[in-house]
Amino acid sequence: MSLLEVRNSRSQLRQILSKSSGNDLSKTYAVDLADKIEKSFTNTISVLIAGSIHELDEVSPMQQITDKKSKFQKSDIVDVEVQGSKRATTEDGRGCYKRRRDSPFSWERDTPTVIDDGHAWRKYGQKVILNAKHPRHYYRCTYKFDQGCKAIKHVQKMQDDPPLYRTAYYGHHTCRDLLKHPEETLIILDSPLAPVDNQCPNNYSDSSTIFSFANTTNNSMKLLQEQKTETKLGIAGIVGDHDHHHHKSFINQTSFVSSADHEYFLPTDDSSSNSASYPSASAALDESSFGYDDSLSNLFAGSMDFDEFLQQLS
DNA sequence: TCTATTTGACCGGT
DNA sequence: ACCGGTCAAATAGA
Repeated sequence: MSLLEVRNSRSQLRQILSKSSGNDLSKTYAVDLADKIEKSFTNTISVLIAGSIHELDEVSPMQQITDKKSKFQKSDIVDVEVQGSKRATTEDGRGCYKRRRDSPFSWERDTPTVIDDGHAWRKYGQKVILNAKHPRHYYRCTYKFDQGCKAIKHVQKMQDDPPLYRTAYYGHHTCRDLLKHPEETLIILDSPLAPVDNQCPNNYSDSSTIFSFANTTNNSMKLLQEQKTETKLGIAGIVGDHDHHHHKSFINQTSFVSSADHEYFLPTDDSSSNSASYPSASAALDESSFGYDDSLSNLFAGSMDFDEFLQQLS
């Protein structure tokens, strides 16, 4: 039985049970069975995702750590990075990076004006090119850090009269505009969060299917909260650095999680007892500190529908 | 206060 | 050593 079939079976079983008029004992048993099926299903998915994560790795684990840290304050962790490196860093912390494998070349265009391709780009460099009249401009996707999008483009004016601009694209966009596509914003199954007595519904454990964001910025979360009606999900989890500062603020800002069937709540207070309240969540966050979230964001960035996602797995 | 751009330093590949 | 791609502090802008 494929994973998708398991999921559908569980859904059908629930429907049958809700309509049936069997005695309470057998019904309770059947409901319990349905829940076990779903739990098993979810765990299986989690394992599969864990496997996918490793397949997605394109860089070394150390590189992942370095990349992830750069999303926060690279200058704060210079000492860690430099340790074991043959090269010392400069005073201001610049240049202490390892070059990632180049994004694959996609295509190139010559146009009389600069192309407006509709994507959000952020300029990160400009370089004088040998034997070229005009400098080359470097752009990366605005969502590089919060969605892991690796798209890059170079733009260079090739001639003045008539004007001609050459645009080269590297990599493809894996990002989503959260405002335009809130309904298809996410899909990552992650390790289930632990039930919390005073905040989560009693039936929390009925659905241990948890979706989570990876590397989602505070700003992105605000957008999702404003869109809360149809946004499939938005929660917690896979962000954070070694001191947990980011995952705490993340959780604090994300006071709700919603899906078609369920709604979960997370505490909004900044008590330091978060770890005690959310053992599983904390465990997941700890794990993410060692380089997993970068790959998770790739899955996230794919932004598939849940069923589509399952079909790809099965 | 927060995000985007500018710009010279720095890096890796050749 | 050179070249071009990237980083990140300083700066500009909203």
